[in-house]
Amino acid sequence: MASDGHLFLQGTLEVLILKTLSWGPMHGYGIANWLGERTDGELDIEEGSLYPALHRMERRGWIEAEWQITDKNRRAKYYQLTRDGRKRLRDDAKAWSRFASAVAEVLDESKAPSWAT
Amino acid sequence: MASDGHLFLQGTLEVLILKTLSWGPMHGYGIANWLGERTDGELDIEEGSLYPALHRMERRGWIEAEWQITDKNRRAKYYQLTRDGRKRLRDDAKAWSRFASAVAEVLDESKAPSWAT
DNA sequence: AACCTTTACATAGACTGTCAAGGGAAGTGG
DNA sequence: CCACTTCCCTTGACAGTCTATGTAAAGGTT
Repeated sequence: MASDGHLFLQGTLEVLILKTLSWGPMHGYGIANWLGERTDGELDIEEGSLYPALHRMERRGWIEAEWQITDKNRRAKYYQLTRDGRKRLRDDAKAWSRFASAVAEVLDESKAPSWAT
Repeated sequence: MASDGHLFLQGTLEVLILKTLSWGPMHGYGIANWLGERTDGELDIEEGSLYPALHRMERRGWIEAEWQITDKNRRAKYYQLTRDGRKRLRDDAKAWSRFASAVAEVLDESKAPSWAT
């Protein structure tokens, strides 16, 4: 899980989804699993966060959906990036990168009062 | 500013404040400025986010306040970390670090489909 | 049948950030 | 002395995203 009571995910979930979909169409359940595995369980996306996120991203035209049958023979809504979605992914990934650098700049352990270590 | 409509800050603001205060007591205005300068303007904390954050952190016992006079001869509420605040800082900094690594693992550019670059 | 897995959705609620507005006190330039 | 700017704090309305929790249904397995 993403740890205790932290809302770090806030604002980041969408980029993560976009990136996941950049590898090809996938359904919600698959996206969550992929993210979880990829990050060794550190990123545990709740269904209640995931599906609403997918819905609003579709509404905004970043992804499109299509019902299909999975290899496990179940109905699933496959999402894929649109042109806008790809652009969005590029922009957001850069924005995240800048933001993360800034935070790292502040939190950098090497620049800590001794007691804080 | 932290860029367009991103809520990346969500959940991160408190660690940033804690870390800033780890250098010594400081007032709100000073905290915001310090963060802004330290990150070349990338982190622009709104007063409407900052002060409420300080208030709730005080309510939770992570920081304590004391009115004093600044070197510019103005009244200001100086905040400093409590024992709980220091612990919180350590824990949250670690949590952030893990989270950021996980996100980086996913967004890593070197692992991108060619069109996404 | 009973049960687990896969897949999707919805509602309620809490939390936290933005926006916008306001106020007061100390300098500074005229 | 007045106007203006800088410093510093506060709060309320509002919006957005996440969590918690529960529902649903179909396929596979035993």
